[in-house]
Amino acid sequence: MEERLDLFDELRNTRLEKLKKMESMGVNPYGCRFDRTHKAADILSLDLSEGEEKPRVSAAGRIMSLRRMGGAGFAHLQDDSGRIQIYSRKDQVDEKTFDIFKLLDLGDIIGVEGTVFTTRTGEITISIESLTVLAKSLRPLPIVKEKIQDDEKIIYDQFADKESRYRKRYVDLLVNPDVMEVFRKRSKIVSSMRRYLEGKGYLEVETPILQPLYGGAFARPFTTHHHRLDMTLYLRIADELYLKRLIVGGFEGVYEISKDFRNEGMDRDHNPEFTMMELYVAFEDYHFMMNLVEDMLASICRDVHGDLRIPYGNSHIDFTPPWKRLSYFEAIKKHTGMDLSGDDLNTLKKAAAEKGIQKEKMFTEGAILDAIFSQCVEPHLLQPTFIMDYPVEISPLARKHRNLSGVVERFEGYIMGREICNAFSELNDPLDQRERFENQAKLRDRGDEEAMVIDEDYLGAMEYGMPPMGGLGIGIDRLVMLLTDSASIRDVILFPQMRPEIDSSASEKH
RNA sequence: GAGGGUGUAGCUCAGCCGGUAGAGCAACGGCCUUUUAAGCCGUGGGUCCAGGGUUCGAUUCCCUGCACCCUCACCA
Repeated sequence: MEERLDLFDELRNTRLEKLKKMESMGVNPYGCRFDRTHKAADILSLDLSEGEEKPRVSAAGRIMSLRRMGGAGFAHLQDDSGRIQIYSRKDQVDEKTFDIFKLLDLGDIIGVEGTVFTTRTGEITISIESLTVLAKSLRPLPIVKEKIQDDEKIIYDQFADKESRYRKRYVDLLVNPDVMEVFRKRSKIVSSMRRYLEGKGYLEVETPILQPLYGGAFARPFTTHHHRLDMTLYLRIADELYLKRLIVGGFEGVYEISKDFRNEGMDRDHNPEFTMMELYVAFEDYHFMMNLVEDMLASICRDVHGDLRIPYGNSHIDFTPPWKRLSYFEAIKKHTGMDLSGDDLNTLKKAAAEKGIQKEKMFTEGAILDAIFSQCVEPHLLQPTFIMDYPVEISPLARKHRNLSGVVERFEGYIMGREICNAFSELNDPLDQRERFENQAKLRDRGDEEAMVIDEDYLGAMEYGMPPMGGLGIGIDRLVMLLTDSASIRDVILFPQMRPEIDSSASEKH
């Protein structure tokens, strides 16, 4: 944090001098509380019709523009509702107030009190009578300049460098209003989802993030160490196995919205920590979950956008239920012309080769099918679509299909070629589960680091009797990407994971 | 992990067939009492990502490293 100060010492020093001047005038440049009567947006919507007495207001915010001219000056104050212009005139305030006004910089946080009027150019403005400095800014903000012309917003010198924006999100939020909008929507999406689930009577719970054994998904975990217990702990990769234990315990509908951690690659769809919602409902199955997903996402979309058809990229997404439904093998057949259900390893290998698919880990039927599916089917699943009935090998926690062999009762929802949720009729047969875990153990022995580990406690819980249930997981970050038209997961995570900055000049100095 | 791209003033960028760099905005000084990407005049500001090499001389060419971006692979 200190390391780059010398690079802009000069800019900082001039601000420090202004700060000292303020102090010598008896002004504390770092105020305590400030009473506001209005936010910026409230003032802009005041009734300023003729004949009315000019309303008195107080407001506070950060100075985002500053135009001083001799004996008067204008500035814009930004708070979380928007911007309001303020005006100070030498002969309308006392000398000290005007002197303080002259010491202000872009980025300073101040509170003002005064009357509201409209300027000749028609902008609603506070004519200030008093001014309180709440925080002097010492570093220059990369403030964006914008001009409205023919209803088009022209932006000059936008703070656009993605790296700086992600590393200093607080600056990004201040100067790029669209960014704040994305995170407001994110918050709305999550609260809308909670409201929906709460409305159904499900219980929100919290299960361990630090786990002695991880499970519930295929992934490499993060590992940590507890000193007092002197044991290895893992950061969870999924909530699943703990939530299902709670259904064994007698809760009939539980969900959790929280972070999972996976020690894997990073790209525009993956951040090492990400937010999941998982829901388990006793006595239900995957058909129930499919209906719930359609209904819940429509409800969220309506809450956030007021519409079920929303723009995405050059296209749009239509969340109107019901979604298209198609089985896994039907989907492959539709997009490759090949019926691969029941094919053995060699046949599948040939089929993959025919489609030019070459992946690293194609040891099993499941892995090959998965490769074909990702490459040939997923990119076509643009509008909301459910893919149902997955091969059993790639779904070790899902119940075998009640009528079809070789597949499980599982579906994934796809939107814009991206998986948005994953759900099953959960496996509640402890003997079948043990067998599936053992198959995973074999894969692990063959070098698959992401295969599941056997969880004896979980198997034990199942042996007490686990009701049948429907289970669902929704990746919140990806849902937010869709609902905010964002191209990268980093655009919907406030502080995405970044490599630390290395500053060689700093390490020499300190 | 592979390939490509980018890294120059606080911000956005230009430039350099190799001779230690420029614009706009921001900053500082002056003029300006309803302005609005304010204006006009003037001034200052850069280990040109880091380290090494070639060279009389490197920000520019070469190598290595670092960070970020894009594509692919891996991964939900």
